Amino acid sequence: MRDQKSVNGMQRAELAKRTGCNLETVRYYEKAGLLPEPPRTARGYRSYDSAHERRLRFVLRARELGFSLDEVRALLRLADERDQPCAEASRLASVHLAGVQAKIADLRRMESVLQTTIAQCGDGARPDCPLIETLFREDDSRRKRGDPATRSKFIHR
Amino acid sequence: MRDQKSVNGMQRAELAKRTGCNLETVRYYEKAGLLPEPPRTARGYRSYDSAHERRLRFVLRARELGFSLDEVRALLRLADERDQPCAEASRLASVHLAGVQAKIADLRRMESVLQTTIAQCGDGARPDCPLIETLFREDDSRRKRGDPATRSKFIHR
DNA sequence: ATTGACCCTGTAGCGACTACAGACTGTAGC
DNA sequence: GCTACAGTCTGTAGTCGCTACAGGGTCAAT
Repeated sequence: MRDQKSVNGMQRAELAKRTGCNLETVRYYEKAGLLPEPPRTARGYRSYDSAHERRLRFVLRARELGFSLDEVRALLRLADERDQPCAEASRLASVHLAGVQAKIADLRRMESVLQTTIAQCGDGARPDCPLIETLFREDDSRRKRGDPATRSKFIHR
Repeated sequence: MRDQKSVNGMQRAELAKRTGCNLETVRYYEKAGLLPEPPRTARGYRSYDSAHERRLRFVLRARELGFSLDEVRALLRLADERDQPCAEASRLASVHLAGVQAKIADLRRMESVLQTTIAQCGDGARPDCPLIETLFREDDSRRKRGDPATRSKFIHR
C-alpha cells in the first residue's frame, strides 16, 4: 500500500507518478474544473496533499470506466455535496452503461464482418480480393431496409 | 437499387444525399486525400460522377468497420494499384481486427464493473453509495499486480 | 429585381488530452 | 561564484474525424 501513505507538499510530478497520470493531464484536469486549484509555494509551485491525490484517483478511475469529463464532474459533485447520492449516481451510471453496451454491440458487428472477410481472403492468391470487394459493396442491412443513410451514431477512432 | 444507377454531373449535395454522407464530410475527405478532386463547372462547382460515388461508398463502408482514415487511404491504394491485394489487405484488416477486439475486451470490463456497482446501489437509500465508494477505491487488478500506473491504451469517448 | 436555395472558401469548434516553447527556479558539483 | 541540468511555470498548438458557420458568389423561379 505504498501508494496510499499520506504525503503532503507534493509537486505535480510526484502526484502524477503516484497516480499513474500524465503530468500535463493533472494541469488539464485542474483547468477543466475536475481538481481544485492547489495552494502554491512562495515561488508559485503547486503543492498537493493526499486529498488531491484521492480526488485525482477518483477521476482516473471514472475515466477508466469510460465516463466523460462532464459525467465525472457530476459524480464528483454527488460525492461532495450529497449524503445519499446513490439514486442519482446509479442513474448516471445506468445511462453510461447503456452507451457502453451500444458501443460493444457496434464493435461486435465490426468484428464479425472483419472476421468473415479476412477468412474469405484465405490464401490471398485470387485476383478479386474479397475484403476490397466487400468494401465496395453496399451495406446489406441498409440495402435490405431500403434506408440509404442510417449509420452508427458512434465515432470509432 | 435506385442508389446504384449511374449519374454524372452531380453536385456535392446530391452525392452526399445518395451516400448518406454529411455534406461537409465530402469536402473533408477530398481535402484529406481520400477522394480525388472532381472536375469543376465553369463557375467552379464540383461535378461528381458514379466513380466518385463508388469511391465515397468505399470510404464510408471502411469507416463503418472502424478503419482510421490512414487505414482507409492504404486500402484505397491497394484497391487502385494492386491486382492481388489480398495478402496486404488481409494483414491490414487483421491488425485492425485485433484493435477492435481489444476495445471490446476493454468495454466489457467497464460493463461488468458498472453492472456490479449499479446492482450494489440497489434501493439507493444507504448513506455510503457503493458506486461512489468504488470510484474512490483503487483499481483491484492494478493493486494485485503491484503496478501503479498501467491503464488501457485506448481512449474511450 | 428580388427572393431563396444552392455553391464556394477558409476557419473555428468539439473532447480529452499531449507536447512544446520560453521563462524562471532549485540543486549539485567544481 | 559559476555552470549545468532538472524541475516548475505559463500559454498555445497539435492530434483525430469530423461538423458548422461566416461571408461571399451563383442560379432558377417569380
